[in-house]
Amino acid sequence: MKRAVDWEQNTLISELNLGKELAKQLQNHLNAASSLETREILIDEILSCYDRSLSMLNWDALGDNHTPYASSMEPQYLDVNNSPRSNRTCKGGSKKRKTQQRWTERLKVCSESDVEGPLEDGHSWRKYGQKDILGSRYPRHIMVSDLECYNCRAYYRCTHRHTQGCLANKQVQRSDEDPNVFEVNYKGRHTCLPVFNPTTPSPSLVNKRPKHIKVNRQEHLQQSEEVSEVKTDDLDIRGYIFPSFPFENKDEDNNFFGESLMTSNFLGSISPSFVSPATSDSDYYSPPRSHVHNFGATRKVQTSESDLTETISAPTSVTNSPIGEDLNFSNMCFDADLLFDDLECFA
DNA sequence: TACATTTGACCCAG
DNA sequence: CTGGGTCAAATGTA
Repeated sequence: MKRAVDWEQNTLISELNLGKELAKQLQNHLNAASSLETREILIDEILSCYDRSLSMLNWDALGDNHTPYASSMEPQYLDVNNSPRSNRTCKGGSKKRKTQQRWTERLKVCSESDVEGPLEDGHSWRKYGQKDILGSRYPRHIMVSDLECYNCRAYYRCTHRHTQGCLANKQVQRSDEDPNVFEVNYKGRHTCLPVFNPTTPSPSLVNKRPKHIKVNRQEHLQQSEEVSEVKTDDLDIRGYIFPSFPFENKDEDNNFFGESLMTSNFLGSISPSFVSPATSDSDYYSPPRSHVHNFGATRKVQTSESDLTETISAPTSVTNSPIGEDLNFSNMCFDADLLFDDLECFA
């Protein structure tokens, strides 16, 4: 526990340091012939830093002994003297589950072939479990169309859970009302950095547009057990995390989301703070570990509906901003037009 | 060999 | 007691 507290303290310090660093940058840009946009971006970032820091403090003020990320940061079941199972109660148990940010996406699959491939969302997921859904209208091993579509719930967690402490989880299951609809339940935002480079996307992601899939996005954010639905229709898609199908057939040629979408999603998933102001060879700046975690922490301390809304739209506001050359974002090959082409199918 | 997936078992909340 | 969520050993894959 102490480790978690120390870690949180370090996180807070790092966040404040980041804000300080950004303020310095802003100071430099006040004198230089930099664009107004650049300054605005820096200001936004600074404000975000303070918001995140305050959020962390607020979390503490709530009196929850468990930081939202503490459980994952402690390598699971650290105490080798105790039974791992018996150790579980005091860790990521239900308390944390209740406080973790959750939202649901519904993906409509139009044809049988639609499910023949993973919907990449820019993050790598690792499946860690699968359960049959009891009382389901489409139980396991029942044929739906020509596909064997079990109605089971698949559990995924971020591949970088252990390496980067990323707490993102998702569950995917076929909708009971419509077998062509997949419900993807997300828990927690990604705090990890995707490993691929958007300018040279992974081969599996190239030229793979969502040609025949229609995605109905009905997102529901949940905090605790409250059903605090938030209208997110107007939100920029860049803040979302696209789900991937768990249901078999990992044919790489059937990747529905195109490069631009991946790029956009990636941009929405990381803090711009992570992008070096002086990138040259690489488009990305590998942040200190603390920065990675900092960012993640901010996504899990929302306490109100408005906060949740902000959580989703926050990356939007950042990535929507015209990126000044001073920050060297221009080589990130972000094509807004392409993006919205891709998004037409979500309408 | 490293990493991902499968799957039965386990734990906990309701 | 039951179902949901997770673990972890076994297995598969590149």
